[in-house]
Amino acid sequence: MSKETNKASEPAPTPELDRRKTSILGTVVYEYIATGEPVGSATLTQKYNLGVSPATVRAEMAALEDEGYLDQPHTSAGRVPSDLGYRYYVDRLIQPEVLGTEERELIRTEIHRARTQLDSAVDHASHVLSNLTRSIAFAVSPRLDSQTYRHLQLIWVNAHHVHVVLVTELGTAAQATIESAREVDPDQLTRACNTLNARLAGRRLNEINAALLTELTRDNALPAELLRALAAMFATHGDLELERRLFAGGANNLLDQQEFRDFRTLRAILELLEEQQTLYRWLQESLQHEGATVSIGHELGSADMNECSVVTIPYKVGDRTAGALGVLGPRRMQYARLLSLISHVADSLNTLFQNETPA
Amino acid sequence: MSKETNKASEPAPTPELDRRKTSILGTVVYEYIATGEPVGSATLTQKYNLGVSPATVRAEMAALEDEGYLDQPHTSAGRVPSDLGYRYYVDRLIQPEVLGTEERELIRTEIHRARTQLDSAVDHASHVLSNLTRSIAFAVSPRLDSQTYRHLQLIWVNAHHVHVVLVTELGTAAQATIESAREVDPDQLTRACNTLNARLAGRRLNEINAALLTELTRDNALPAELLRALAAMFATHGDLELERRLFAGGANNLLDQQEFRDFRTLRAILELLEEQQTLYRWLQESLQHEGATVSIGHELGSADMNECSVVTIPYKVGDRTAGALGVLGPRRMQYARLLSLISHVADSLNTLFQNETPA
DNA sequence: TTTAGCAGTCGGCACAGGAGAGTGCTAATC
DNA sequence: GATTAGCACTCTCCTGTGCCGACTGCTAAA
Repeated sequence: MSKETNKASEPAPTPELDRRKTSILGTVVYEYIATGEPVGSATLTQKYNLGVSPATVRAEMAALEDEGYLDQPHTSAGRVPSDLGYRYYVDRLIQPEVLGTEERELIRTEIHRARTQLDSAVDHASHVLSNLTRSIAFAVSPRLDSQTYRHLQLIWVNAHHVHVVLVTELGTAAQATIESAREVDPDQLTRACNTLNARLAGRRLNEINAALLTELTRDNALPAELLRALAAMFATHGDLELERRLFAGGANNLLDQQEFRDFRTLRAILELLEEQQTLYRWLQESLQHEGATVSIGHELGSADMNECSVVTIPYKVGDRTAGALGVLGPRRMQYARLLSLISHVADSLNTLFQNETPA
Repeated sequence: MSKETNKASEPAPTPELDRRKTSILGTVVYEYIATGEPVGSATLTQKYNLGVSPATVRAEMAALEDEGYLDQPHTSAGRVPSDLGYRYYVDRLIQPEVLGTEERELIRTEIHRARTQLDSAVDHASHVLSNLTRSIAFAVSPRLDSQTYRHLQLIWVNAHHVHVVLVTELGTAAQATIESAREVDPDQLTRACNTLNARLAGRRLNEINAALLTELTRDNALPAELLRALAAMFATHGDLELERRLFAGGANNLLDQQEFRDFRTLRAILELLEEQQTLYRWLQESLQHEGATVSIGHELGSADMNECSVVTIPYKVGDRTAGALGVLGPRRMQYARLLSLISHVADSLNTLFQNETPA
């Protein structure tokens, strides 16, 4: 299972708390996640065998509040975890939840279903994730550069537009329509396409650049513009990959969560889903880390998102990181379960995309 | 401009009201759409020059309520239009709103932008519609059958999967991955594909059926299954066209409307968007009518949708109805403006898809 | 037929008071 | 010195009351 990365406070890891504080903090977080109600000292001692009296718990909770791990909605209410409290819980206290076999099976079959298109496997992954977590799930389609070229089809649409379909060893990987200011000759296009297929089969896509394409198609010169676009498709340069598809779904689950009964939050999330930019950025950031990344409340960087948390995880095609998926839910989410689920979904994708001939 | 069709009460058109009742009903609807507040007799006589006193207006409103055109939220409140009231307004009283030139221009340019893919034009249409109406817009991609074959590309993915890209005179029209239980030979596929392109160019897609495909590819026999799937792609049979893409967006506009501050309604709509089935059915029904179709409140057939209205309109490719688009908003929507907008968007699509060589 | 006037109805809001939950503090206890 | 019982205190939430304002329906006069 993947390790979760501390994202917001990279240089200053949370200091360690003594055993009893740890135990109380953990119990408060656990209980609050389960019930959604502020947790009082009495409840805590009754439901969990802590071996101390409510008065002691009160003192410790007051201390934990001073140190910033707990919040108090108002004077006469119980305690609620703060962002820091959740952070400590996620970084140190969480223990991976074991998934039921039926869940594991569901994930596997669902993801393996439509496997001739890489896109569609990721789409399915996002769907199954949103259903299992009853939250919003999102994912970005895989980058191509480390995959192996199998077949390219250049289809002449009209003098200024060429449709491209790329098939890699893993299946149909990308399609796009490229516009060219210079006119494209259909016959030259066909011949160039044949040459490319003859010469490029088996190559890694990231070895293929505009210069190579130009050289191979010298006899049937195509517009440089077209070749550049083609090369760009193969070797995704940095962050400019706006063409990659983003899947998001599960907005109907929003209203199950009491924290989303607030219209400000609700609107913020719906706008997020509509514009997609931010989701995309979160996934992009996730690519930097090995395992799952958890971002809690204010760490998301928007006041309207203070009641939310996001969990993201990268997935691989072959041996290389190719994309990522994520879940957006209430800050009061079941982190243990969610981390297990998302890790398993990512693992399933990895397995599917691992060997070069899945079908 | 298109005529709106009475959808729910086809056989029994609303009876005509006398001049004064008509005027009062119209004013109530107009005022309520503008303000969102129940309309009282005093407000009405003050803001609109009706030539009668509040008392008379009260009597008429009471009558209109008896006849079912108005509702009263509670005894001491003003009146609100009922579904029947809106229906009368839409069918008889509405006068088309003239769009500003900047709006017309926006629609035109936005739709003409990505025009090498039919899908993408419809997608853009849906987007521009949701932005201009600040509501949810949705649309289904065009059916193909009346278009002209230009080019077909069959791409061998693996022994059991073939990727198909179809280009018609209007541009890239469809792509799909077809699964075949019987093995497909790559060389035969290529030769069959060449034959088809040589023989089918210029034909109407609906003239092409499985029998014709089988005959043309007799020399390079392909699995019957594959040919059937191919034929199905061309000649969309009735309602079985689950492969056609549906676009929907604008959920973030939901919260602008006070009627969507209700969680029941909100959830119902979010679920609608997620499952897509119902949206699809509405569009399907819209194809039966010439112009715009307006469905008001209970006419949508779901209790959770009582506060909503839907406007749909078909669009054409060539001279034949090929798809439809729609807007989902509050029952208290600006029907006049909305009908103008959606009609203009549909007209723009029609123009774009009219001639056989747009690019 | 229309209108002015008036009594009646109802929702919404502000306000007060009581119940309940949970705290912090202090003094006694281990 | 750490822990605990007891208690006064604080604050939210709920409920009930009373008032204000908006609009109606009815009746009698124009």
